[in-house]
Amino acid sequence: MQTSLEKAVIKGFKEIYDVEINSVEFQATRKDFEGDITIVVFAFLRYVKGNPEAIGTKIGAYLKENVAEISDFNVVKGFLNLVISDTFFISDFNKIKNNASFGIVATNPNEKAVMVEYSSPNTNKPLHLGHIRNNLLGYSVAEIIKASGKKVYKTQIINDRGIHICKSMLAWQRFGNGETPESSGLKGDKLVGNYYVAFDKAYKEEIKQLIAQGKTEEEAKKQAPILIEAQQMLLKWEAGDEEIVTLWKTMNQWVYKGFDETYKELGVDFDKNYYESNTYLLGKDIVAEGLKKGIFYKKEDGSVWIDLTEEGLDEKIVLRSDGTAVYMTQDIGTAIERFKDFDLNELVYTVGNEQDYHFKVLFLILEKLGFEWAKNCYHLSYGMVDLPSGKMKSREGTVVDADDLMLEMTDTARTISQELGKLEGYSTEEKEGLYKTIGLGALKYYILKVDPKKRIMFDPEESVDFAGNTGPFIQYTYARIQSILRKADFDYAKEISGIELHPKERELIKQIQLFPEVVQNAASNHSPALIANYSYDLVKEYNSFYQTVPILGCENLDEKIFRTQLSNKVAEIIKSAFKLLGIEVPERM
RNA sequence: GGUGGCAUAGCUCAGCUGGAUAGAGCACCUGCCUUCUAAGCAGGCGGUCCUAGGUUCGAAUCCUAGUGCCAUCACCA
Repeated sequence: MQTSLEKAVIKGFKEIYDVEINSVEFQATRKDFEGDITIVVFAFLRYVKGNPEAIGTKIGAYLKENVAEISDFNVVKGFLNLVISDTFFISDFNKIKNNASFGIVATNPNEKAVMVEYSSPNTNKPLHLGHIRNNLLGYSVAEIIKASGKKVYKTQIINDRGIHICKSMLAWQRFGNGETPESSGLKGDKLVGNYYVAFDKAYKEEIKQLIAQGKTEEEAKKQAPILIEAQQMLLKWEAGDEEIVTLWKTMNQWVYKGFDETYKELGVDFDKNYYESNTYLLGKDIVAEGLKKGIFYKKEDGSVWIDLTEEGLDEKIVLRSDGTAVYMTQDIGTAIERFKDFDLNELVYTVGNEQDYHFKVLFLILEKLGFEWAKNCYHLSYGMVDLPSGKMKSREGTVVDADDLMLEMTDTARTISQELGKLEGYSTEEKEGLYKTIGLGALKYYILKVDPKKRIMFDPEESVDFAGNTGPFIQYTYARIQSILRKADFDYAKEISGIELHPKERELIKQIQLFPEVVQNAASNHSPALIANYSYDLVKEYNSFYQTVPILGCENLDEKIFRTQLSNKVAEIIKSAFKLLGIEVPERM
């Protein structure tokens, strides 16, 4: 529509003023003015001198005369508002009416894929609210990119090695008395997490004692026997000590099983898992190569560095003096490994904004190493989830546990639903499924609707809303439409034309038309918030339509069919959009 | 101190590449269920878009400086 209009405007300027215009600025007409699409006349003042209103009027008249879709126009200040004819709206709607995957682009198998990394937990801590934001964002961005037409691989790298893992292992050996998830009835990740906390408690106790014996705090922190033992355990692990490795494997399996349950509840999944125990040695050979090329340099003590001061950054270590890898080394190696494993063109890292600097450096190093794809690496950086009491700290117990939170949301949904009592005829099982759909819908929408880079304030005391701009509000509209469709006892497949549109119908069609663009936009901006906000606008528009005009009660059959079709399309879009957010949609509620 | 991010209604947030009188939700106040689900709709109240300059026909949006909050600047990950 816009492109054909643009051509007409260019042609009009040529005919009326004999000037070449190379682009036309369009925008949707504001609601308080008459019209559907607006041309900004100010922009033409560069080419044609004169009063913007006069120019607008001339061009408007030309368009009304020469473009079939334009039925009328008006000029306010420097804005030319064009009214598009009902016929055009109806025929455009008819084009998209039967396209079940409207707005969703099929994956192009010939194009290179995008890998999205998210979640990437530690195996010594259960997942909390911060992980929920990470998971929802990563999953949703992956789905959105997929919907924009690209092949996507979802992945996570599990931090399953290192001193922190040895801490929980050691604590379990000391205090565990052979406790297992089976014997305790605890989820595996929770059980292991408890021992990580137990370690910290014992460690702090030892530090206190050492200080009492006259050591400085710094000495005490280094000399605490339990810490030294954990360090020895790490060395044994690295040497492949059978007993340690067996324990490590056992405890990790407990954790993975626990994580899998949480992921399943959250509705996220992965195409491939990477484990740090397999990747922590990667990258060293690359560093050696880079050293030869002069990209890195060696200090006297043998450590290897890169100098990024010219880029406005600091010097950064890439290899320790003892020759072992640091976080950066590993990330360099892992990135390269991934491009080897898959036919990728793009790599998205879903990691909190506290690591902005790390990723800036990582991408820069990869670029300096000569990897073409380095410029296609993207850090999907997001703000922290804060509690009213401040930051969540697992060691201080001020975390909102992921499993608990999901249960609470389901409980709230159950309470509200039971009060409303609209679920006659549903089995207990169906009801429970529905409560989960609604509760999780509220939680996911609440988190995804805000711009990823902004921090979220989460108050566990004030439960997440179920009314207003929320997931359940949108789910409710979907359910209401389904109710209409169930009651529609006539065939509404017929293509309608020649009816006069109600203003609410015009607005609704305009909103529907935006969906494909929104999906593309969300993909290129890596922002599920755009999808969430669009869904909300669409639903607001629909609810207003729903309350203003009768649908099934419409007397004219053609109009009744058309309104049913519109409703159906809105429901389809809600479903598609919510699928991109990882939110399910109920038939009733 | 250096670097990066954020700052919009009492609270939580929208505001696309600069455009018309800055928008929603919550909260507070009014109306609307004998018609398709009231988790809804219609309306009211509420703004120094952090501050000061600049660019422009036009700035919440772009530039500069400042203020505040957060993150980061480890041979931790």
